[in-house]
Amino acid sequence: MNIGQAAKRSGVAAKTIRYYEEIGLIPAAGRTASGYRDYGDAEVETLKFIQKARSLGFSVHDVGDLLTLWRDRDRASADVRRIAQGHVLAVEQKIAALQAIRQTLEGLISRCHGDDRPDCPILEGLAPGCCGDTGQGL
Amino acid sequence: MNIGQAAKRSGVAAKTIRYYEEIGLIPAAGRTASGYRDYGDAEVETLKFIQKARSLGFSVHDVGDLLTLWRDRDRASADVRRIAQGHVLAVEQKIAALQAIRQTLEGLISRCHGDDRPDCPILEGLAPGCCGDTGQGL
DNA sequence: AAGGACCTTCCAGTCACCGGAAGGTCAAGG
DNA sequence: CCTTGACCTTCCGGTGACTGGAAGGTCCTT
Repeated sequence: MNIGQAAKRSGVAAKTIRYYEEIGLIPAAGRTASGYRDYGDAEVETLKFIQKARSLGFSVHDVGDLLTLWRDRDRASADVRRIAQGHVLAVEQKIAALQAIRQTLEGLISRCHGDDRPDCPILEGLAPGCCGDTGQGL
Repeated sequence: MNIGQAAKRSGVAAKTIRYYEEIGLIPAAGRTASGYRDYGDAEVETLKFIQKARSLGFSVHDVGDLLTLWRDRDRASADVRRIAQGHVLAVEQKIAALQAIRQTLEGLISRCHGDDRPDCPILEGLAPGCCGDTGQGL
């Protein structure tokens, strides 16, 4: 099947498949006589694997590691677990950072009347040296 | 003061200050006779404002809008509020997406014994067509 | 034969910077 | 006066993970 079919079946865009090949995440596909890339079911399964891992936020680098482990029938599950747990930790840190941001923003927004008047606690909260700002940030 | 001093006082790296000037987020700084950029307290305050807004996750584009509003003594606070609320929405969506990812990952990890044995529910969860996978994803 | 939907490669752009090279400037110390 | 080292300047390239588009070749149908 050609790249468009593989893209449709795997859920990975054709452009992205070429990109993955270029960076070596997947091996170079076979070619037809006319130079078109040619894919089989196994390649599509690999692409689906990649797609799922990426949708869980694994970096392309991590996906490369996971793919290697996936192909290795003798891998230790501990290796996979380590990658996944490292990723969970990173995800949790991102969540915490975003929650802190949300809290700060909502505090500022709740104090802003949001009408035609120019005074705005949001800008005042962002502005240093304003409204008794101690320079310690928000 | 030169760019290094402005960087230290504002918390924005010198490289980043030049970048902000290049993309037009801040006006081009004055220059000394020898060509060094020259900053005053007002510029440092602007940089601090930018630094705080960026630390709250506003895009550089949004910071530009906020700066315009900040400089406009007649702005309506509603304009600021709209930008901030749009950003909160985006932040909340990111948090939700990350939480879903975390949940999925933790489900997979909890089923993985994580030892020397090769069978691993994490990889099986990522692999399509495996273990009764319906192709419906995780 | 013609059209449209594919495919190919290559280049550029995204976002928000960071690193480094090559070269000019400044202030202090010998 | 000269050197040293810490600054500053510009410019170029790289990051991650793609995405868009141009120019040109191929395939299939009518």
